[in-house]
Amino acid sequence: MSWTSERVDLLKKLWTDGLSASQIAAELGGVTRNAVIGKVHRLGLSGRAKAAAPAQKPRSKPAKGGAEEAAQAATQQQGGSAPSAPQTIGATALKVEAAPVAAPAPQAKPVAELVPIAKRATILTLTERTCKWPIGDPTKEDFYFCGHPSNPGVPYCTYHCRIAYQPASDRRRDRNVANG
DNA sequence: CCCTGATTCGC
DNA sequence: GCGAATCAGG
Repeated sequence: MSWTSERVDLLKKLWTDGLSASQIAAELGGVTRNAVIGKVHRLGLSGRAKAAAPAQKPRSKPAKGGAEEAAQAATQQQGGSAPSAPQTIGATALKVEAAPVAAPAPQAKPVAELVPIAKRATILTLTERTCKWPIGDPTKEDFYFCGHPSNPGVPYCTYHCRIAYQPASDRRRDRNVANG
């Protein structure tokens, strides 16, 4: 993937909107957050909300040992022509958007209060390790995803995994156990 | 641990 | 110019 003018425009827009580099990378696809940050710097867009750049220590060389060279070699092979990157954010999000909406909306209700606003996820901020439990009406504006941390590859946080993967009877029993 | 942006430097 | 590796921090 190269930085076409379209992609640069989108980068500028999203960066200005305050999205994080990793979020922008996921949105663009085919680039890492490092690439995004590097581009942001080259474009001179950095220092979004920072007033002053407090002159960090110049690192002459991060060298540590021979292992580093091997790591770099491997890196370059990967970068050569491997679009098989894990950038499946969009697909994953869309999938889960359709699935659980039908069933669990009522049970998610009390959870809304448990999810701090800052942690709430939009479809753009979901990653492989954020909880994709939908909260609210997907047709309304206040719809969002749980966004709590989840294990990599697991669509929900532990709390929502319980709801999603246990039969209703088990859940009821669990509550009784917890209460008594 | 998760994440964030910043920097260096080989390519 | 690009971006992985790394640093520094929340």
